[in-house]
Parts: sequence; structure tokens; C-alpha cells
Amino acid sequence: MRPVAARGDTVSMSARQPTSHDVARAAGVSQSTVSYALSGKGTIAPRTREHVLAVAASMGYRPNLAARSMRTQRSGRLAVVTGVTVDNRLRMLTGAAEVAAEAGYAVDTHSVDGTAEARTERVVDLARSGQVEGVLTFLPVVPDALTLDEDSAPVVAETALDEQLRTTGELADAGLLGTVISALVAAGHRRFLHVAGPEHFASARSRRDVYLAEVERLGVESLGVVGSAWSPESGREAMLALPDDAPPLAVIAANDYVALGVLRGAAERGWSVPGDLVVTGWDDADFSAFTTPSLTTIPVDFVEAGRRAMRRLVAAVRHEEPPAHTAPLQRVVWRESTGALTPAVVP
Amino acid sequence: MRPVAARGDTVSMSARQPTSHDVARAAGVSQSTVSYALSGKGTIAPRTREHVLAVAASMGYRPNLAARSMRTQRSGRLAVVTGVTVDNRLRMLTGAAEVAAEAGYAVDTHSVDGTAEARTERVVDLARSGQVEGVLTFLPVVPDALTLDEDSAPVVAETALDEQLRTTGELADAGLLGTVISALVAAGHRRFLHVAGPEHFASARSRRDVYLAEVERLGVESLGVVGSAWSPESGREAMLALPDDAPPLAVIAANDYVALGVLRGAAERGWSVPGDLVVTGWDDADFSAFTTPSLTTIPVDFVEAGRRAMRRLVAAVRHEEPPAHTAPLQRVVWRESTGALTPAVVP
DNA sequence: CTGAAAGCGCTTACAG
DNA sequence: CTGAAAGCGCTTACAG
Repeated sequence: MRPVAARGDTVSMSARQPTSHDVARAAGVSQSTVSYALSGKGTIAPRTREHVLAVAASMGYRPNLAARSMRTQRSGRLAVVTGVTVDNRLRMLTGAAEVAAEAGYAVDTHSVDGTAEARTERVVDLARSGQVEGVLTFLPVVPDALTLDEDSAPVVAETALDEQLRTTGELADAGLLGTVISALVAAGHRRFLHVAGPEHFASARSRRDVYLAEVERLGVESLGVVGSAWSPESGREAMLALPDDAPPLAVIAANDYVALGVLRGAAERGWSVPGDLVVTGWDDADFSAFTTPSLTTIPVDFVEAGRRAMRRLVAAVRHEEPPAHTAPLQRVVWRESTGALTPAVVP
Repeated sequence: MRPVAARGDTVSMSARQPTSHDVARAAGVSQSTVSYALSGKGTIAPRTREHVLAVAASMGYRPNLAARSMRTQRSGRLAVVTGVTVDNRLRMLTGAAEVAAEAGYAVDTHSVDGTAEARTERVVDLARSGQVEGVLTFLPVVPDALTLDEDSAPVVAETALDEQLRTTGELADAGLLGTVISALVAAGHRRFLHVAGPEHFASARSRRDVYLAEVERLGVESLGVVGSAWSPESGREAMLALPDDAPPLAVIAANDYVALGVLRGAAERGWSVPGDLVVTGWDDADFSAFTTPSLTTIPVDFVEAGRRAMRRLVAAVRHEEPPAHTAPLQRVVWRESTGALTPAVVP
């Protein structure tokens, strides 16, 4: 398909990548001098360095990463474990890849499916493989199955089954739900329902926990916690299972996909939103501003979450302290699905 | 943080990964025999091979990929270029990663932002870097800026600005839109509008082209082609810009996000769907079955599209013929947004 | 059938 | 300030 250069070809148009040796020959210096010039390490005369750099650039020289890695015993690679789940993973991957690139690491993507145990095994396998210096997983893992010994590369999990891991956990913060419920109570709502996400997501668990705590604290009625998926089906089924006299009701959905199903199910029941029901979601999905009614939700900056998770991993790999983040990743956006709230109650 | 093994440590619990040398010593053979045993190449006594394999497994031996790559002059790596765009990219990445893993390649993910030209430059850069054996891009590239010489790794683009590349193009096939429009005409619709996607996506262009051709062929009225984004905003604005006497109208949206905005805009105009307007989308987004009304759409198997794109890349890297695919990636799903169609007209 | 040896392209003490 | 040399862990002709 593409012509292969003859082996004994002496013409300069070689098909092979130039090596530091080639640069050295062209620049009239030794190969080690080329290495020092490029790394900036050791002692080297500024003029020599400039000259070597210029020659290297003119030849389009790129250091062979495999050779460097073999010599330095560092692969310069980090693994990111992902899979087919909710759509916000790609945004997190984007942020993570950005930070990794800035820190000088390449990112290997590993798409993993199957049970939490199977996924955890893959993560452990990667951490022990010796091919990567660290592992960042966007999928929940089972800490019990995550037995890392000293040889293993560090693992950072954005969502874990519990808190034993180096969890960044910022996505799991459900504190804003307290704000939302308080505002709804201030607006006169007295009966609530939570349609929860999957138990093995830390974010789903903490949303449920905050819901339960707030409902208790404010002394309002709760029709309970139902559902265990991030899907519209889950929200729709929750509506279809409700008694006829459920409204007026405030439905706290685990995320916007669930909330979308709630809207759909409410329509099928003949309940108006925000008349009979008010509904809130989470994540500010791409569609959430455009449903009818549009969804009140808690936007999460997934790109930034990915960045932060990767910064934690890089810190762990380098045995540095994890960076502290202050700027919040989440906020509340009030839209039509919660009806008109007086400015006084909107936080 | 984690204890580092003392350098002169002679205890067998070494923190470093075992090498083929370590395996050779433990198995009582030479290092080259270990290599032959693991690769299955060369001539080796079955008993020796089994023994070596058992020892290697018991030690948790993993070949050092950097060393292998340096020796074989093959990195065993493929780059996938992605970015923050529509949510279906992650599904494609999943399929692509799966095929790459099966074929024995690791996948480097590169998240790229910026203009089409800037992205193209990154793709070219990767192809020439010598670090990867091939590049698969899910983002549109500009062929004019994509100057690959003989040294470059092959590039496969799922979506290209034109057809000069090795485009898999299956996602760009808009043939089913003919089926949809014919069915709507058979159901009595006589006036159409297309809300198009971004010009630089091949899929957006071919949807527009098929729309124009079908409207012409069937001799029905077209209110034109508007819009140039994959966003709900685009669909909503298209509705708000329509004259009051636009209905009855069949709106062909470039994808489900656009269609969602069309639903929203129609609601704001006081037009009922499917009464005043019928609407179709594309992609069967996660929300499409749960909008009110639910969306008639053309589901695309993005995971399989990712697999196929990666198979093409692997074939190109190996100088093999690209595999031919027969099973269609797309189909039509009729839902509420097109109203009741008699079974006779539904294809 | 097995082993000794070269070499892939780097980095980094060490000598000059 | 510069260069010769060792060695990272593999694969693969080649000799025995």
C-alpha cells in the first residue's frame, strides 16, 4: 500500500523516525549530548544546546517513548477505566485527559463491562500490570475485591462502593439537595418522594441519604424511596406505581434521566407539572432545558470533575499531597418543573 | 507513602516486576527460551514450554511492553481522537476499544478541542509521532490540512469534511430518511422542513442531501433547510422563526437533540405534536422514548460503529483489506411524534 | 531443541 | 563542558 524504503537506502529520505543518534550525527555531537540538550539536565554549553535543539527540530526528531520508558523505569502512562454508562463519562474523560497531558502522561483508555466484581478485577489487573503508573476509574469498584499490594500502582476512583478508596468523591456530594428541599418546603410543599439511582454509585447513595435526612429534619411527609437506576424507565415506573391521591407531591429524582421519566409518567397519569407535581433532577443533561416543562436541576461540571480526579491521581503517582479544591462543582438551576418560586425562597 | 524496597534486598519479595530473566532463572532455562515459550514462536519442546509457562504464571510475570515495542519496532498502540461533543462518542470509543483490545493493541485517548484545522493538526501530529501505529478520529478533520507522508501511520476518520480520507462513512449513510419521508407522504403529509446539523459533519450533510432529493423526487413542498448545529436550541429557534400558517408541517430534524428543541419550540408556539406538526429525529438518544410525545427516530448502533471503524484501522495498519460489513447500523423506530401511521405505510 | 549474543533508542553516572 | 559506555527487558537470527 505504501512503498517501503529499501533497506540499504543511503538517501536522506529515510522512512524511519530519526533517533537521537541521527540528530547527533547531523549536529556533529555525541548522542549523549543530544540527550542532555533535550532534557536540559546535566551541564551543557548554551550554544551547543541551542544548536542541537535547532537540528533536532529541523529533522522532526521525536524521542522514542518506549526507549525512554525502558531506561527510566517509568512508563509515563496512566490508565483510565470507563465503560458504557451514562453520557457524562466522556466529559470527565476529557478533563482527565487534559490534566494528564499537561502533567506529561499519556492516557490509556480501558473500556470495561460486566459486574462490579469483574470491573474491579480489571482495575486491580491494570494497577499490577506494571504498564501504567496509576489507574483512574470512573466506574464503581468493590473495595473488598480491590487488594492492592505495594507493587501496585495507585488507584483513584471517582465513584466507589464505599469510602475506603482514594475517592475524589466530589461528584457524590449531595449537599445542595438540602437547599432544594428547603426551598420547596418554604414554597409550601409538604409531601415528597425520592426516585433513587443505583445503590453502587456513591452519588446515588448520598443523594438518598440527604433526602432522608432533610425530610426528617423538616418534618414533612415522605412517600418513600423507590427506584435504583439512572434511567427514564425508573422514573416513569415510579409514577405509574403511585396511588391516585399522591398529588400534590414533590418528586426528587436521582438525575435528569430519571426526572425525564417522571415527567413522562406524570403525563400518562394525567398529572400536570408543576401543577400537581413538582420535579427536580440532577446533572443538567443536554435535554433538561428543553423538556416541557424544563427541568429544575443541579448542574455538575463533569469536565472539571475529571480534571480534579486526574490531579489526585497524578499527585498520588508522584507521592505528593492531593490538591485541595474550593470552587464548588455543583449549583442549583431553577426551571419550570418546580413552578414559580418567590425570590425569597430561591437560594 | 508506600515503603520502597531496599535496593540490595535479596529477599524474594521484590517490589519490582519480574522479568523474563527472573522467570528463566526460576525455571532453570535461558532467557531466550522463556521468550520462545511465551511467544510460541521458534521450536521448543512442549514439556519445556509448559513448565516455563507455569513458572511465569506463578510469578505473575507480565512482559514489559516498552521493551517488546523497542525490539519489534512496533508500539502496539493506536490513538483514538475524541473531544467534548455529542454523547454518542463514548459509545463509539467503547466499541473501538473492544476491537483494539481483541486485536492486541492498546488505545491511547487524545481529547482535542478547537477548530477543525487545529484538530486536524493534532491528528497529523499523532500520525507522524511514531508513537502509534494508527489513528482513529471521531472528530471531523480537514482533508486539505491532512498531509500524510509515507512515514505516517494510517488515519481512519469516522466523520470527515469530505470523502478523501479512509472514511468508514457508515454513520453518514442517510438512506433511511428516504423511507421515512416516503412513509410520511404516504400518510398524507405534503409540506416539509429540515433542521440540519453542522455542515462539517458528513452525516449532517448527507441527511440534508437525502432530504432535498426526496422532497424533490416526491414533489412535495419544502419550507427549506435551516439550522446548523446538533443542539436543541437550533430546533427551538427553527420553530420560533416559522410563520403562523406553517402547520400542517412535517419537521425532519438532524438528530434527536434538534428534534427535542423542535418539540419545545412547537409547544411555545402552541402547536400540537403530532396534530399540527409531525417530527422525526435521529440517533435514538437516551431521552427519545420518554419525551412527550415520544420521538420517531433512527437508532444508530454507535458501539458497533466504533467497532467497525476500529476494524478498518486495524486492517489499514496491517495492510489488509478492510472488512466488508453487511448488517445495517440503522433502522427506523416509529413513535408518537409522527402520529398514527397505518401499517401499510410503515416500512 | 536450547542458549549466547546482538541490538532496539534512550538516560545517566563516570572519565576526561 | 563533552563523550564513551553500560544497561533498561525484550525478540530473533544464529550456533551448537
